[in-house]
Amino acid sequence: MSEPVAKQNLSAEQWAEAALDAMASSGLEAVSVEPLARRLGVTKGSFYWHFANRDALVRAALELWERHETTDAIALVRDEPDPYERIVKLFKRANTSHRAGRLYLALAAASDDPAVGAVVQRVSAQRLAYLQQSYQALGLNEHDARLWSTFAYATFIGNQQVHRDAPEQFPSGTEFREYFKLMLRTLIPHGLAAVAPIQNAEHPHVVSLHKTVES
Amino acid sequence: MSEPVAKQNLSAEQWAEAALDAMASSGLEAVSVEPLARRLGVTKGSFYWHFANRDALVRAALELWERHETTDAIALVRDEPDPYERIVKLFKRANTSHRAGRLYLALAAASDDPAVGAVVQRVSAQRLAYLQQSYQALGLNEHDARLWSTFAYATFIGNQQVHRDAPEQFPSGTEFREYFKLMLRTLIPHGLAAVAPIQNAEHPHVVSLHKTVES
DNA sequence: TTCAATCAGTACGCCAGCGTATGCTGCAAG
DNA sequence: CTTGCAGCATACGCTGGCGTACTGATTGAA
Repeated sequence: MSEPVAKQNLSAEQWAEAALDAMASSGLEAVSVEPLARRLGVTKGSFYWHFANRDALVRAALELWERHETTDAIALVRDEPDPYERIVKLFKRANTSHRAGRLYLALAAASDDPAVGAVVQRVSAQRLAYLQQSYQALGLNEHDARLWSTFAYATFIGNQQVHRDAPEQFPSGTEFREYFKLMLRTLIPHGLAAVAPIQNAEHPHVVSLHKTVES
Repeated sequence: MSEPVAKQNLSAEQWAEAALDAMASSGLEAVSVEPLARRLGVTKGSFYWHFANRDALVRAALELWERHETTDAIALVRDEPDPYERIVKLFKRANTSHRAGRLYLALAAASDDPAVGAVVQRVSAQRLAYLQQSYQALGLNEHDARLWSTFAYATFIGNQQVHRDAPEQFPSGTEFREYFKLMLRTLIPHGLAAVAPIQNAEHPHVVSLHKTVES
């Protein structure tokens, strides 16, 4: 993001972080050794000291990303016993963290690459699983929770996409806050159980609000 | 899509279509002259007869894509006077046409390129505008229609993304049909709209609101 | 038949990015 | 101070894709 800051003695992780930066702003293809070295103010000689080849760098970056994503999610989770608030927090983060969003989109776009695809799939699956779990904690049965969580997750991702691809059209400022509220009250079937915070995903007295669908 | 079919006398449009195929399956970077020529069973000599350079091919492909997207949308529109059914049809198409979805995602991923970005933005804006218009026809005021249409569009896009990035997790078969219905009845505030125009987009079923964000 | 336009093939130079080999420098242990 | 090694620089060869110049081949009209 900045100029060739002539840092001394880079570490492998710094290379990986730089690779993630490059991805976030210009996609996986932008993770190329010589340009990256230039941006870091060194030459290839340094790179091939820390990594066997470009692929190794990509792998390291992916690993870093996956770790970040999972630990970040966990960190966001730990302190929040109320499932409703948990989901709200996840929404918030998804619609706030700009770099994380672009990173996800960049990696997802490159998921033809089997290495990338595998990581993207794991991260997606983990997010979805956690969302579903939160919806169940809200009082939905497993099936409905799966539908709603997929719905909500798709909307997360879609917002990032629209925000990037049509920034002019995407709500901002006050309107965004309204938009956000609309999504919240639409995507979280409240009025359900959330009154008393539930610690375990056991379904209490649950009335099926949006009744399970059937043809 | 198939093997080097040794066709005779390709046209520029065939090159452009092939370019779109390449994009859909492997991104913009895959639109490279020599590989494309191989896939088409010819050599570069042919290509540079039809196009000045690679950029011209990309531009032609983009033009083709934009035309397809707009005419397709219009074609889908013209015969359907009922706004509800119009939106349903758009939903259906968004969740059905696999190639179109991948194409959009590929182009969106490459929207750093200013030429690509401009087209993506125009197409997105047009889709959003049409969706908003349909929501207004449902009886929502302009503002609410804008919020709901953005919401719905983001969900469209997000579905494509999730379907591509986590195909295992995405509903399919019967479950998909349920999922689809859930989205429809959640994202289209019918019931309230069709008869009497409504100015406030309150969800009719929803009773109480958790106090949402600190806003 | 001729010939000109249209389309494709061949051969070449160029460049960016990858990877390798090897040389240079500073710093810390002996 | 010298030795060793971590960290980076330099120089080189290789490949793939771009673009150019030129040479065929086919076809339809004069």
